[in-house]
Amino acid sequence: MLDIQVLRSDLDGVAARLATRGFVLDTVRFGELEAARKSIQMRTQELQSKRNSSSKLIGQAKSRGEDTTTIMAEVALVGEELKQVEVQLIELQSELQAMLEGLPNMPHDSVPVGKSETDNIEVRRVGSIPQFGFAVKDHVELGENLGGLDFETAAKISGARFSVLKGGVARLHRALAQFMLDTHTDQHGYTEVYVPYLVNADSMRGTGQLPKFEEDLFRVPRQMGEEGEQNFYLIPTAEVPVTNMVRDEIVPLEQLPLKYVAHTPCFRSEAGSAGRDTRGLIRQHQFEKVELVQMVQPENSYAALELLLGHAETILQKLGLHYRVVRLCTGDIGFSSATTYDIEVWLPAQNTYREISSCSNFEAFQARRLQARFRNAAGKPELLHTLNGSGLAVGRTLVAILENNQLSDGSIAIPEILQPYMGGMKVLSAG
RNA sequence: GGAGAGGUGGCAGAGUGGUCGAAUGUACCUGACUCGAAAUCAGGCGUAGGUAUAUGCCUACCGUGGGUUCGAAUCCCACCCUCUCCGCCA
Repeated sequence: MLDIQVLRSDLDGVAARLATRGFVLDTVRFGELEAARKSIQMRTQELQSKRNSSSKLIGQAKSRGEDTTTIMAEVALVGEELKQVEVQLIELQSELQAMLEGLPNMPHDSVPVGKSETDNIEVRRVGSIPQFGFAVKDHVELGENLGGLDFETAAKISGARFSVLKGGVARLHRALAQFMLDTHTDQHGYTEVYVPYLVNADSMRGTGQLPKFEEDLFRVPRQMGEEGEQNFYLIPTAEVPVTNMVRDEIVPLEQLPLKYVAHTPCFRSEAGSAGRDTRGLIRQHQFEKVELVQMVQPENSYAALELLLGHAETILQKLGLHYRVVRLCTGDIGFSSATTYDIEVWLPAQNTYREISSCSNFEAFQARRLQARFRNAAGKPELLHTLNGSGLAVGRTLVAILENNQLSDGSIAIPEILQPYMGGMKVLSAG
């Protein structure tokens, strides 16, 4: 959520910034709502003030045993108008709030201006494209030949976009997650957290998935009380529960930065992506991810983003995978993000780079919704900056290992760093 | 699932219809005393919003939502959460 104070003081400036990401801010509508809000709010507070002082007088008069009929008649009139005006104020404020919640974050000045992913800027390539002396197979063929990947059974159990992993492939998947967690906790200073996979609507609102992107989520209806219904939502990323840990908190300065890592399943409805990436593990309703989340002081957030990006890159480097880092342009960054780097891993069977991590600085956008603050050096509460990044998407890392480490006979060379997690296994082969 | 207790400021903890944004203690900040510290004394110390010459004035907030009332932390209703005991359970 953007700061309404900034909209009030520099509406055109905000509109111009949002325009770079293809968002049209209705400045006229906002101006009207604000003007109405201002006059109604002032009137409301004036009436409340009158009611409060009159009620006080009634109390005093009654305690002296005096007659209060005149003043009570007066305050009754105030009460009537107040009731009407309060209703109007609530309507106006919820309309303003809805408008505000619908506004995406403002891109940082450094973000390249562009319309779509074709305008993204490649920052660097690390490693080199592996060469094969044979025709490469894709991860589906490799996994199935190894007896470790079964989409048909998954379709029977659940449906499309699910998978069953077996044997060595399942273990490799687990090994990857363990390796990532260990690296981030032991070498990068993150605290491991285990968090709920079902969260409430407030949490989804806090990180920006609601109200705009409900169709991307799996909703779990839940009966509350007599007829009340309240939803749980399956998390689409650990960002949601982990970032919400600081919701409505004021963190002492000396505890910053907060650095958390969580390994969770992620659930996405993939509404609107029908027909895309239907083959293989690339786009699933359920997948595993190791997520890095940081809460930092505003002045440190861009330095923290570079570090966090480096933490994610470390995983790829240790696994010996070739990748590139891409700076997303204004037209391609996510709703809540001020700046995003994507890390794309090389997939030889597709002869292209595919996203395996996305690292973003949200500045105070999430923190404002969350009321996530810290006590600054002056002792005053101030909004935190929140950041997160995949470190990494486990399923896609598995895909990358299978494809990049395949041998001519269809077996898979296990990266040295993973071998301890695989009971010393060096090559994964069928049977 | 059954029975009970409770949710108030950073923490503890009063407050059951009127001057209560809230006693008191504690923590913290400032000052006095002191060579310095401790102790003691005095003062200060919540969050958000509105207005704007304002160190000013006003509004809201006592788990959440609704209701009663001129007036609600206090009364009524619903819900959420926490704790204790019993039962069941991975």
